[in-house]
Amino acid sequence: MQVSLQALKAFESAARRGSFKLAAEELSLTPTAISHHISNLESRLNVDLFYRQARRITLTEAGAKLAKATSDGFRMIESALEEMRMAGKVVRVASTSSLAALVLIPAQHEFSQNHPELSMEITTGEALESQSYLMPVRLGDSRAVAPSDIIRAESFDVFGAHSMKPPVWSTEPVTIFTTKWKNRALPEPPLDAWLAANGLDTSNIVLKTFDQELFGIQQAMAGNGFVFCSTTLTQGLLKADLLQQFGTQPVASDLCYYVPNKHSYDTRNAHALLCWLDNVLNQ
Amino acid sequence: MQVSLQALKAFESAARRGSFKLAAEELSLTPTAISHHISNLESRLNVDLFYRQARRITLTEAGAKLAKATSDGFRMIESALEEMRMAGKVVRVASTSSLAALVLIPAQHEFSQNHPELSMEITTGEALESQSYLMPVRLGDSRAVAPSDIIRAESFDVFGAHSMKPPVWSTEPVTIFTTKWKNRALPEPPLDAWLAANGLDTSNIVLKTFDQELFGIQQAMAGNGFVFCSTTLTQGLLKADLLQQFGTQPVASDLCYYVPNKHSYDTRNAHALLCWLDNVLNQ
DNA sequence: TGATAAGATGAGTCAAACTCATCTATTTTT
DNA sequence: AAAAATAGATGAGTTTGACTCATCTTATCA
Repeated sequence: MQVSLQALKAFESAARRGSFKLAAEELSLTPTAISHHISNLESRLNVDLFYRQARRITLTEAGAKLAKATSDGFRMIESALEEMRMAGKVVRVASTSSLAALVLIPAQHEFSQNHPELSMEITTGEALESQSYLMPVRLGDSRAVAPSDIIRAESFDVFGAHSMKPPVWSTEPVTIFTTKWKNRALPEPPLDAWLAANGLDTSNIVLKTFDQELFGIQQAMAGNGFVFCSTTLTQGLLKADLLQQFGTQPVASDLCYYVPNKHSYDTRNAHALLCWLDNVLNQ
Repeated sequence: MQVSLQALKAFESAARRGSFKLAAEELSLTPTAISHHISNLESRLNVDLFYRQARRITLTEAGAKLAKATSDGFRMIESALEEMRMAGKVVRVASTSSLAALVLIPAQHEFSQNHPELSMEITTGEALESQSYLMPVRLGDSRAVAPSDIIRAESFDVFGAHSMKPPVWSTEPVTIFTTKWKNRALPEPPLDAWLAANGLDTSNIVLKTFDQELFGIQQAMAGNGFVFCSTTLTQGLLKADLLQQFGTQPVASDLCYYVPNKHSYDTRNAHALLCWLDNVLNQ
């Protein structure tokens, strides 16, 4: 290249700030360096870029043209760089509130310890999935999802607070919280299959539903009944002795957690994130 | 700047060419330098830009994004630089065909000798005046033009070929070529004033008109008559003894040559061009 | 009129950028 | 199947151009 890019950067800054001194401050250089760069530029291009009016400078017509182009060009490059730097130092994962609150957030610090240079953001709700460098973890129908995208197939069981006595299914009414997804395309929690597998029926059972598993789990933890929910969400609570199981038989479901187009996340950080997710969801 | 612009240039080229080797050739470097630059970039941004597949490389998703931005950005800057380089090494002047043919073109070599680093283009006709770095020299009405824009006020006289005998105004008919501008806004050549100043009238004079002074002058040089035209156009021909005057009295006119917004041409080269024009038109 | 401030200029310094030598992994040739 | 060729990675050594310092010029301000 016949003119140096650093000289152009110096020029761009000087043109924008209207002063060699300010440009020097911006670029952490001396005004002398800016002056050298610009006279170098001017002699190589054989064009005056600034009028020198002793204590101040003004762009010539040619200078103004070049300033526009360099400003636009460098801004374009700089903003892409900024995006790269972001991509290099933050990883972002979006999921359902239940998974976030019960599984991801409690495990967040572990990720930070293994990857101190990265900061992790966990978001729930109406996340714009088109955002760059955001990995969505969704709940879906394992029969409809590409098998390679699946992180964890769900099974379901009944859980209760640590203080609860095991339910007596035959005599008194048992309150069970379960979930009815707002999204009707999702398979329902396999309550019937679970009852069959455990030799039970719906008599003596009072069903209450929420649209998120989190709420039923919270009710169960508060001792207000039992919850029929996914084993993924409860594994941490079981380990922390906040919930218990009662020797019942868990049943598989068609539900699964998956990352759409999992294979397409090809960056270093996305890989670390996927490893962590796999770790966290599969015990 | 935390990442060097040269590294970005190396990356841009490698991304575009799809090979470190080709990028190295393009930038007159060794493939090693490209490799260093790119791994430097990758470690600073903490993002992989290429997949390394042993003997070839492919852009990662992040790499592709950066490549687009750097390509666009550098292209933008590069094209402005190209324009600057042009502005630095060619000067362009547009004028009427008469002035170009009789005055500017004959003096062109003198400019080249004084400014060997510049190449001069002289264009006539329907030049797009909005083109960059083109200086138009126009014929106008000195009463309607900003005085500071005027290069030369026109005066008129009668000229004939060197071989011609002086016209005998009283006896035989004298053929005089003169000009009727296509542009009716221009003042007419001051023939009546000239006749009055020289004590003549139109009897015994056969007037023939063209729409450009050049043609009348060519007729006169061919010995087909005399020409009533501007002294600016003929000064070179007089000096070369291709035309002669006959002791008549020249008369001033309202016509002038001028450069619109002369003061706005502020580049080094435009200044050299204006000096030359002034020199050439004013003897 | 002296003080300050912004930039120009020239010489010297230092680190970033480049090359060279060597190595690895893959593809092509014989 | 071995040998040659090719593309890139890696580390150490070298060079050059980008930067600073000292000094000078010119204009503005008190």
